[in-house]
Amino acid sequence: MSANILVVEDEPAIQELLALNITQAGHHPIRALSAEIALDLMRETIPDLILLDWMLPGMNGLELARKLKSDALTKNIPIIMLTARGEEYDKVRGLEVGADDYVTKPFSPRELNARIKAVLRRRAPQMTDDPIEFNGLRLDPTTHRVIGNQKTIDLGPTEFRLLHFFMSNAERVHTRSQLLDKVWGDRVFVEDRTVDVHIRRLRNALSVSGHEDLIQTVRGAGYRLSAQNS
Amino acid sequence: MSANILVVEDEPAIQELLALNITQAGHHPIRALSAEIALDLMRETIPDLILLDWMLPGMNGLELARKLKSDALTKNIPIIMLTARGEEYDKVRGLEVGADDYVTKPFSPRELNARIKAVLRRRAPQMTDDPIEFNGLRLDPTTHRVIGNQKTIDLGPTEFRLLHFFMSNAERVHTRSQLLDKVWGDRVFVEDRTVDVHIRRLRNALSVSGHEDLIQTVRGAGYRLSAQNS
DNA sequence: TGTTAGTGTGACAAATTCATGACAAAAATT
DNA sequence: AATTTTTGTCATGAATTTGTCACACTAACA
Repeated sequence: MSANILVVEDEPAIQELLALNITQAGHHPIRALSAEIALDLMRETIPDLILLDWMLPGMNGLELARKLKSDALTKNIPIIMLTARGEEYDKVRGLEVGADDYVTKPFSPRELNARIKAVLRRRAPQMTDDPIEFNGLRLDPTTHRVIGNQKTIDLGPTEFRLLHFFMSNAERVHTRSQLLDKVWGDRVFVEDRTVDVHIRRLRNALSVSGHEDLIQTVRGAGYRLSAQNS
Repeated sequence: MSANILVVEDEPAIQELLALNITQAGHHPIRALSAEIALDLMRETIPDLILLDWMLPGMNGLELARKLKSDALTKNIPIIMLTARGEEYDKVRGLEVGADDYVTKPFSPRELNARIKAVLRRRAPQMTDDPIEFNGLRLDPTTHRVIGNQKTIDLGPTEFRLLHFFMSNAERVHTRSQLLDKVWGDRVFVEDRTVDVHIRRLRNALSVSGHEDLIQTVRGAGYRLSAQNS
């Protein structure tokens, strides 16, 4: 869960503090004293997150943000704006160019870390195309097949995506809304209860290899894929 | 929304002024003339916020802040640093140890109250998704699991939220009303005594791992989660 | 020692939440 | 065009959770 975080801040003391914080939070800081340096550094490493000072000498934060957001390669990188108290920060314009959040100086390390964490978490749980194995169940996204204990498991399209998502995010409880978001996608015209039905169908299909209770109900919360039975 | 505010300030006149302000703002001041006294007082009551003078005789403010922030019990308490004008306040180091804000003397009552209010508001949603551990009990919001001494503890939705809240705000006494607010949320059509019943259910569930008396009754006040048995 | 306000506890009915089978519309396949 | 598969919803019943009560118990105080 470690991430590269680009820190664009002209004041060395503040930058030092930010870097310290980031390190302590288990991430890796990349330092830039100006927007120009930042752009240079990004040719080497594309960061997972950018902490960007609103006011910078030369090209200011807003300009840099706009530039990054207009480039396909970098436009998905989340940005957290840093603003000094009293400094006039135009929240609307900041958000307009795609800043994901902003923090007012002076900030507490706790607050900053919370924001960083929140933004990083917001990155959608990714479903890669790599084969996944979990507790004797093997799912291969490319061949679109699922095998459990030498037995081929037949799944409908939705059940397949559902299982794929569960296996990519095991042990974690997902609410019905989250599942609709991640598995169904845009079509949010679907009732929550529909998830239940598909869960049942998936469980039913998995029962051929005895993996039926891999998917557990967490009452009042949602569903979870886990090996533990309680 | 009344809060206990610990005032650590060696100059009696300033302290008096601060206390007066705090009272007028509807909060309850607890006074300490030194860092040592402050630590003593905190054994009785864990404050919701600390106003801390940067310069103190003996252990200075920075040291005290660092000490508090390194203790799991107190590290979530927000701190506002008080600094005299001209006095050299190392902003970076202050923030480094986790001060949430700072105020320069002389300050106007209005400014101080505004800061206090802001800080208290900021800590409002204090229940994160991070796993919490307390005295051998481990609660993980993402997996929705509670484990105590290798044993899985089965909780209903409300009990889970209740425990989550207690673990996020340990060592602090919560009245029934507060619990209804924080754990039940909107549905305030619930009797105070209902809390008692849920506390009992929670205790009962926790007894599986011997953590039953982690939740203590404070007669006439409410409940508290604490490792101490008194 | 009694009195009393504040808590613990078991029981219970109402409310909520889930699992499941059925079914028709929509999509995909033949 | 006919057939098969997949999908979303619903109704129903089972299982769990929840809020209250009545009553037992405790600690504090006169």
